[in-house]
Amino acid sequence: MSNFTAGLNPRQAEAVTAVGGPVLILAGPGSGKTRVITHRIAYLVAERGVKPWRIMAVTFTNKAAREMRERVDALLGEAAHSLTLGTFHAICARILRVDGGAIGIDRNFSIYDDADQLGVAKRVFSELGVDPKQFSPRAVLGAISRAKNELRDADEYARAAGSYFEEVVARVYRRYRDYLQAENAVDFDDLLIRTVDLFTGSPETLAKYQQRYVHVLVDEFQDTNVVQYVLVRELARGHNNLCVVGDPDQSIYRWRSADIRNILNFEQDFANTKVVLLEQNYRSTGTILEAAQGVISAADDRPEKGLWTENEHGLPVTVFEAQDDEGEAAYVVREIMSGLRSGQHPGDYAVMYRTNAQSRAVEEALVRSGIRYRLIGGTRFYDRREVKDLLAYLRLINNPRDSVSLARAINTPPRGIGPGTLNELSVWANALGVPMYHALQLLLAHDLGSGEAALDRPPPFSGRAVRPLLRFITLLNDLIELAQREPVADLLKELLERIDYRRYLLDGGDDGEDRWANAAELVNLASQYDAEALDVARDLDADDEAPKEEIQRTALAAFLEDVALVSDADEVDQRQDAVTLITLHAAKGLEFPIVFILGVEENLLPHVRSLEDPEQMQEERRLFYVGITRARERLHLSHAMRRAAWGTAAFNDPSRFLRDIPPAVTTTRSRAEGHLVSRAATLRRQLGAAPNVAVAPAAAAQAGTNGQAESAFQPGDRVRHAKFGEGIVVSAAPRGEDFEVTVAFKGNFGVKKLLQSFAPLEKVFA
DNA sequence: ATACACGCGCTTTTT
DNA sequence: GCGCGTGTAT
Repeated sequence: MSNFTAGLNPRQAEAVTAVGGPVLILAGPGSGKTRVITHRIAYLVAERGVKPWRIMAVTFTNKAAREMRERVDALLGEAAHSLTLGTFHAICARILRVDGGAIGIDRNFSIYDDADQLGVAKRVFSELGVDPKQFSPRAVLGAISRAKNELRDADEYARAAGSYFEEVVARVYRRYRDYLQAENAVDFDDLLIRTVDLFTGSPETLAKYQQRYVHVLVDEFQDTNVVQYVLVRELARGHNNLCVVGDPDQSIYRWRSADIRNILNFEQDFANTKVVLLEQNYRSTGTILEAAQGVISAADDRPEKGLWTENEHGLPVTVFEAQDDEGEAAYVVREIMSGLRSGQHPGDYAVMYRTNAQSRAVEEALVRSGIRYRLIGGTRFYDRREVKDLLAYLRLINNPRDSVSLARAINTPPRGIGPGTLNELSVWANALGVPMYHALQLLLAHDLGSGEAALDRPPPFSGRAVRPLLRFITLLNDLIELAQREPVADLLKELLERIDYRRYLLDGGDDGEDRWANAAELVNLASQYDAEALDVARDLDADDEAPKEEIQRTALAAFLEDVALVSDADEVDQRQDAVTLITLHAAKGLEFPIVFILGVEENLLPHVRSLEDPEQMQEERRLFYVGITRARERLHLSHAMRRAAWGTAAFNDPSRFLRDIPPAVTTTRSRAEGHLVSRAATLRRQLGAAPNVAVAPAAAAQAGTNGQAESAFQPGDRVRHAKFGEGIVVSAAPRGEDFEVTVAFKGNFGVKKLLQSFAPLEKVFA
């Protein structure tokens, strides 16, 4: 018996000790998956004598990687340090830093995020004369990304292009690829694809990694895409010890090119696979599991797989019907308040939803009630303008060919280099066939601003704003020089000084102070990346025989890489005692004692965009399943009759998925809003936010009846408006001398237009 | 060159 | 309500 199987159930123990050949662990939610992986690693190292640096463990988020690292540390101590553990993207980035040279990627490459990609795409659009209104750059980038994730390169795509759209995509794809290559940059997809390219183009490199990694483990295998599958397959070819863990029922990233077949066909793809099923759930009450089972077993095309628990039955799942999204939010807050009074903590609660936009109503209600909360998603720290400004400088220092960063930094703060000058510079650099940074160096070296070109000289620069350009390149050169010897934080401080960034922010508006605080926070974050800290890491590894090249990251590159690869899910800190607001997607892998799932409605969950495609519909179902199975003790589901959604009031029916939950495990609640007057007041206050809600003057309200104002309209009545068609009465109440009726119309009507062309409402008795 | 006002289309999910 | 591109005034 092993030290690392103590306390595990027989199936878990089997999963830990099944060594030699491919292993597929099908792990239901709450079945102790992370425990199994970490124990397996510990078992391999401590009892099978595998060197930690010969093990690669891949996760989907940095947070999962961190957690795993902590738990392996707890089992093995510092021996675990040389384990290769990270996300696909982080591991690939590391491989490319070390070996990317073989396919023309310098080790200081930039990682372009969505916004950077969009910048390049727009540049390409304008150069190719593609109208961004005809084809949205985002859609084109989406097509490129999908192609990449199917391992189709630009040339292959061009050959196969069948429609005009695809032809446009092909042209953009090519030039986009060339730009990234010239700028020594990769996008998120490239991190994986270029690694595949590297393995294909340099068999020796592949062989090196194949020999090195005796064991490869992959978590959340159901969410891998084709590229990730190929990577894993190739890496594991060396020793054939591939262990994948996942759950087809929790596959929710199809839209990001994840292919559920990777896990479904694993047994066929890898001969002699050992399959272990983990079906005992340690997380949720029996009731919650029954609800989950009801939802997931209604899915078709699903290998029958059970889930059972010895946990107690627990309280029923509640289903709440709210009047509108505000009522839903108010309900959540009421429930949390009463829970807090009876001893729960804010950190026990999570509020989950399908779309980020849904968080707003809950957030407002929580703010009013003074309950601590934490919003996952939305605007990330690293997406803030001031942070991006500074990162642009750092990226430029790290990789001067990074033209996206150059374009941002060159006129931040404004130094008289507008779009015109930038364009002239770009044209000039193109004519010379050099990166813009290089062109600036030439400008500085030859002072080519005026005078005619000598024979051996480049053509003169035609732009007029030469002085500011020279000032900028001088600044940049100084900073690059500084970066050789100063820690990142000091470099940043010097940068802030040199560009007088504080002044710039403070002059920029009322939020200047906040922005400056963010800049300071960035310096703070950077200070964790000084050379000393990296040296410590180096020493820790020094006593092992682990290859040293792993650690050859400069502090600046390390900082930039980590910054580029953090995700929203990484922010979830469950130690913080606050209510968590999170999308269903981001909630994967987490658990909470009490979970609310909002908007369990048609058009939202399942989402409108998935109604036509049965495959997508299945995915929506699985998403709901993932949400349900996050709950340990209590699960609250809710849906609203009416929901404000950008300009259109939506009237959604309860989700079809609710019908799949056994009625025996639910209790249904609803709350008729008792105080119509205050409701009307609230709605009136919100007119700006919900422009399709019109407040009918008393005269109009009364027009529908014979002076019996009070009984004229009731909430829920259907009404007709001469101009705007049918609507629904949201509230109706006496208001002083008047009678106020609030009506919501379908469609996108500005409130001003509505009120201007007011016509009497007529009650519809159909 | 820059600052600001206006209109338009929009976001489902994210490494 | 939002960010973005466009147009206008300084």
